Amino acid sequence: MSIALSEQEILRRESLQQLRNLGINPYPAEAFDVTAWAKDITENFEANPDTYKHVTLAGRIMTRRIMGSASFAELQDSTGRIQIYLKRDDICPDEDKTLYNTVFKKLLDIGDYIGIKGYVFLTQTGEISVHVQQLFVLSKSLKPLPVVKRDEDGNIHDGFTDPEQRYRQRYVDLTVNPDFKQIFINRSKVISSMRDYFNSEGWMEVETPILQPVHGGAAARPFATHHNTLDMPLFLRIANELYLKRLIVAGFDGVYEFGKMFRNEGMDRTHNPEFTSVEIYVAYKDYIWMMEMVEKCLEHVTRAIHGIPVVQYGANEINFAGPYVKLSMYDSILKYTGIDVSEMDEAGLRETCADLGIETNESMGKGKLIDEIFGAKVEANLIQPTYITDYPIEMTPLAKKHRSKEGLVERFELFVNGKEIANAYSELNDPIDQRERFEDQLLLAGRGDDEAMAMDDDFLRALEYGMPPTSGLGIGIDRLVMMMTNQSTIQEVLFFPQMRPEKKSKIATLDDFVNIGVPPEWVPVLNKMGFNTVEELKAANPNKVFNDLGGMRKKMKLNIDMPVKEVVMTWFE
RNA sequence: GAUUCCGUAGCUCAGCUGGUAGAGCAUAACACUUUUAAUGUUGGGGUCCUGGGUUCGAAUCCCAGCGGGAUCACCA
Repeated sequence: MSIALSEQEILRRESLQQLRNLGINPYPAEAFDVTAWAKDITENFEANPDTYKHVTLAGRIMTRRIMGSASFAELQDSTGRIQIYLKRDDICPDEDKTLYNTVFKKLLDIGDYIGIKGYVFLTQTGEISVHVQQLFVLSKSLKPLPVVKRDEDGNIHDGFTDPEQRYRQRYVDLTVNPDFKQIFINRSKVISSMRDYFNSEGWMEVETPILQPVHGGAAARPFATHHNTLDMPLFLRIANELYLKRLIVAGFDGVYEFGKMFRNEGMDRTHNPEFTSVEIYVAYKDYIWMMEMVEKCLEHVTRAIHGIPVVQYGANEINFAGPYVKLSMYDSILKYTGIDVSEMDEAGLRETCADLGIETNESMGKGKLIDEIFGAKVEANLIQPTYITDYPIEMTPLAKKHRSKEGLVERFELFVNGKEIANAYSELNDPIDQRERFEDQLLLAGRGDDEAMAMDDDFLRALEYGMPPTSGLGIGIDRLVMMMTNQSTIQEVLFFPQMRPEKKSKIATLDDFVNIGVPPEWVPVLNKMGFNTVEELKAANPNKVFNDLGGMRKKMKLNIDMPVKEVVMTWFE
């Protein structure tokens, strides 16, 4: 990337100045009242032509086809594109044809925002178009947009496809690839339909701290920060579970929160350092009730987006209408490996892992070993929504002990397409049991498990005051959106996925060069020659720079005075 | 973190065993009053990601770095 402006950027800046010289403000302050939209016109004009005799639209110019004193262009607004037709003598009824000949044909470019007033008609080739009677400049675009062409069959030519540029410059991506907007519209629908469902059940949306003194509720490495006034460390939350349970202690029957969680871990196509989850806690319920709730909720969400409870994901058609298959953790391992691990001790599990070719290490306890077997042998088989229930107690320090099965907890995870989508418990509300579980976690931490959960004394104090029996659920929104929109990478469902910083070249200001004696009009020339800082210039050979200046002056046809050689030499002192 | 591929004009991409950097679109000029991937003619536009090395000569070969993609590992 060149530091200096490209030819096209320079031309657009010149056009901007010429608009101003003509008395046209390229960035007007006034509101522009739009009365019609591209999608509505293309869908409804032919049925109701009379309602489109006076329309006002606004948007970006995306293509232009100029033919003398008549032109076609495509205007893109938030709903889509529509062709507009401009005729010189219609937008310039008087002698002065500047608006058409100069403003439209010369000074406007692809990407500029314009407003138009006119009427809708059908061209000879049958395309619904707007015949422009008045044209307004709303905002001048100084950087050329990538031009993506589509032929009659909808094939895309010269697409803007580089993922790096698409993610870094999402504004460009969604402008020239508007199809991707639908993913984000659907993302919004996932959240709003879920919120509607929860609200209709009478549960309350709440907000809990993102800056937490103790990072609890999950096992993950946090982002650490510092509060200056309090002079104390704080962590960006890795989960909000323990705060939401405090609110159940406080006497709310149902609370939920949509929000960002932050985990200082690896990034890949299913992990972003910040991600969105929803957690919900409902008093006097258990995990069996929660399974039914999840089925209803996800069916509601899927219908809100697709109209039916079925969604196509890759090669699989996934049906979110309940009830879902339920398999206990042990039964699922039995089903897919033929091995019954339910009675095994740690040594037996370690041996089984070895037989199955699963690597283990000393820090792994019983629960972790079972999870390894499950992850390696079962997970990928769970395509249709499936509940895996009744996890070993060692893996789950915040869930209540199973009502009838020793060594297990009342927990389920929902798997879809081989991926975990939701996680739920009958929440542990026995404060003494909870304290022991935290202590077990500390032991695991002592064995080297750096993800073991930290003790949270205030949370324990809350439980000691008494929490009603409660069921809780967490859903990863990003992965659910991926599922609902048939995307295989998390970046595609995040507007602004985390990226490494762009390399930024150091650029000296104009003044820096002027201060060493360079005439201001020559600074852009030096930049063009590759000298972006004074240091770079001083490192060069003065004689060569002097000669090259002359060469550049000729090449760029610059009508500015050549500095004498003695002056140039002083730049290097 | 490992492996691998990629980085050339505003965008999409060519560029052979190393020898003066190319195309399409975009852009500029001219023509054109119903085009639609508009058309025709003519022109301009490049830090070949960065830095080293080999060589008479590097976009090309070698090394290192930066950025990105894919696969794997890690991951409640």
